[in-house]
Amino acid sequence: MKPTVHDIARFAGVSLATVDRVLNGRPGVRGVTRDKVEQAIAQLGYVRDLAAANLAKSRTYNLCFILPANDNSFMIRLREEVEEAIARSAVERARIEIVEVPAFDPGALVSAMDEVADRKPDGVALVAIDAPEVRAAADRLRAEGIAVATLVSDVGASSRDHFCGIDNSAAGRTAANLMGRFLSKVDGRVAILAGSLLVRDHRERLEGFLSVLAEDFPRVAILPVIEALDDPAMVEKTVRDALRRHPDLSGIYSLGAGNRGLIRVLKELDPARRPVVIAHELTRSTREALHSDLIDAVLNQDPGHEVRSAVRVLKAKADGLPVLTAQERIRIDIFLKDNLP
Amino acid sequence: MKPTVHDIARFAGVSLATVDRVLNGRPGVRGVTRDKVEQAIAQLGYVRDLAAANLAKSRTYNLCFILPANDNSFMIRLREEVEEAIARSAVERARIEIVEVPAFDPGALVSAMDEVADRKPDGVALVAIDAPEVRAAADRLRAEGIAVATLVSDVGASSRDHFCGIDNSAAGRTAANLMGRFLSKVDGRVAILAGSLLVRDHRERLEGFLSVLAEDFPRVAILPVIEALDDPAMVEKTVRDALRRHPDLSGIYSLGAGNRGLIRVLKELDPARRPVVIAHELTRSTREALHSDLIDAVLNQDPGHEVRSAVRVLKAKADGLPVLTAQERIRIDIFLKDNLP
DNA sequence: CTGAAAGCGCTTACAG
DNA sequence: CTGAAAGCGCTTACAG
Repeated sequence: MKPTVHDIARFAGVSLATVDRVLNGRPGVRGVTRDKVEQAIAQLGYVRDLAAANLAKSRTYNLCFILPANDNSFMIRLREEVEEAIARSAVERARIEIVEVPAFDPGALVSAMDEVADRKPDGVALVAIDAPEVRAAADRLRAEGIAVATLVSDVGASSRDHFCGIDNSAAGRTAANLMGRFLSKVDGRVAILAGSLLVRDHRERLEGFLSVLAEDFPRVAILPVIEALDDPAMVEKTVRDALRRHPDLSGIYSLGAGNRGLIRVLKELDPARRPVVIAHELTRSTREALHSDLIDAVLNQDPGHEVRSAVRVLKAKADGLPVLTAQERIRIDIFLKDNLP
Repeated sequence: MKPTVHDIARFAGVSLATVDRVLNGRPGVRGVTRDKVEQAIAQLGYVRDLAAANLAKSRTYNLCFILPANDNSFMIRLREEVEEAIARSAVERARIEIVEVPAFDPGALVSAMDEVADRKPDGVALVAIDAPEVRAAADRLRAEGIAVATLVSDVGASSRDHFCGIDNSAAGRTAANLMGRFLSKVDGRVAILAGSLLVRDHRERLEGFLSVLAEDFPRVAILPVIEALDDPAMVEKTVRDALRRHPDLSGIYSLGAGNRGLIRVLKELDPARRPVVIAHELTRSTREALHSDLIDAVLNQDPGHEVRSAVRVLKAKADGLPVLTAQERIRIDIFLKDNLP
């Protein structure tokens, strides 16, 4: 039989309250007494029943998700996933709140973070912007004992407890590997489309992509990076321009969002002259585009996994518990038209 | 405040015991009384606290994993993951047992299943062989109220509660898509290496691979399928033979296990004449081979995910609870050397 | 058919 | 600094 607090108390010759104090590192226990209890715990191989503890404490985890008010499909999905988590929250002893902030606006993000801090939640998840003032705000949250998880886009590792997202540098390298192999001519011209180089995920994808291309496919030429703020209309316009200036374009790597605009342009091209296209995030539109051979590969991160992982991680961090790294690793999905889920 | 059984009892004017009877569909409650309680439940929006219920019941889930005594790296990893689940089992209110059976042996599998049934576990996970007698044994388990999950390789959907594994047909199609695009000549010759066509996962991969190749890359020639029982030594020998007979081989799709043998042969080839190689399962050896350009792509299923998912699913099924399909879907990982985890 | 009481493993005031 | 008792939300004998 698994030992319980009762067993510990009996073995150590103390009361339940004292066992509890030692177990939870609360003050007001003499050194000798503490030692006796710790002996008992070690001897009996006690492991505490978190569910019972939470029941006794009526523990609920107050969590807050700060999300950009971006209207691309990916962010919409992400928000929906948080809403699903809210729907499940009764069962999970969590109270989850969503705060929206303007996209790509460090100042707004910082204000939101500071406001959230006042409510003293147990944990905060945010789609980060990698700017000094954001890191400082994250540091303030953590200084108050609030767990911080970055979602999708990271800041420096020292300013958060956990990053719920993919290895974006690996994603960029993978895109380059596929691009290099899928291109029919070894000396093609490739355009790169980003949202904003203010966010770390886009910057890391870009660097990864460029480095593998330079190393393994040195004859491929790369056009200057286009920043289109993940906005479908702006993406459409800039891609149209690029194709006008470079009718011989043989590849496009779209490393941000707003692919609806890109796809509109691709549809108009002569199928025989379509460039190889690699994009990110499986949405209704990229899925259709994969299916109809407008896009060749989609690299994806699963927003459902990211949100569920964020909830688990913030709860664990709030309790000072370790995180199962293998379980929480978010993978880079590669979708071709043949393995669409 | 979330309503509890006490609130229901008060509202319905009955005792806790009666509320519990209704909640758990136990007999011995008059229709009128039952109605009153059900009214209260609906009115107050009661949702039961599973953790508290399990605590009160001292519920533990008895689960059994039936695994083939195969010595390829994948099966070894799978077993290790089950052992990790056993290590965590105290926390998860589970008692997990491993039963080993000879590989690719339907009779042995059936005996093991019947033996396990005698112990009346709550759930059984097994790496299935898709044979009528195995399906019948699974049906017997389920008839006794034991939840059945297939792991890695499936049987017909009607004979199990859940399949914890990838869509193997999609995996085969994806392999063909990559193979077709990676081959430098459109009329290459491709060899296919399987473990055994007795198991459904191998059969489905094969079919998927052949269908896409036929449809999208019709000029690629395919050699007769080699069955090497996932045994490294046998794989080595058969690949060596194939290369002797077809020195112009331009691609190899290894859809089973035992890739250590394949890699030994690849190492000996003149790098300039190495075929495009696509294999399954990321192990120490396939990882190294990817890294050193002996293998071009590895399709993978994460045994850790599969085992954790099996545990969650079997517990849910044992309680008659629904399964979160999106969460439990096992994805096909595609690894190139650039996105190795 | 129904209910009062004790208990699952832990925590929390409160008293001393 | 320490302990006895009540309680978290549910279930389980047992009695009637």
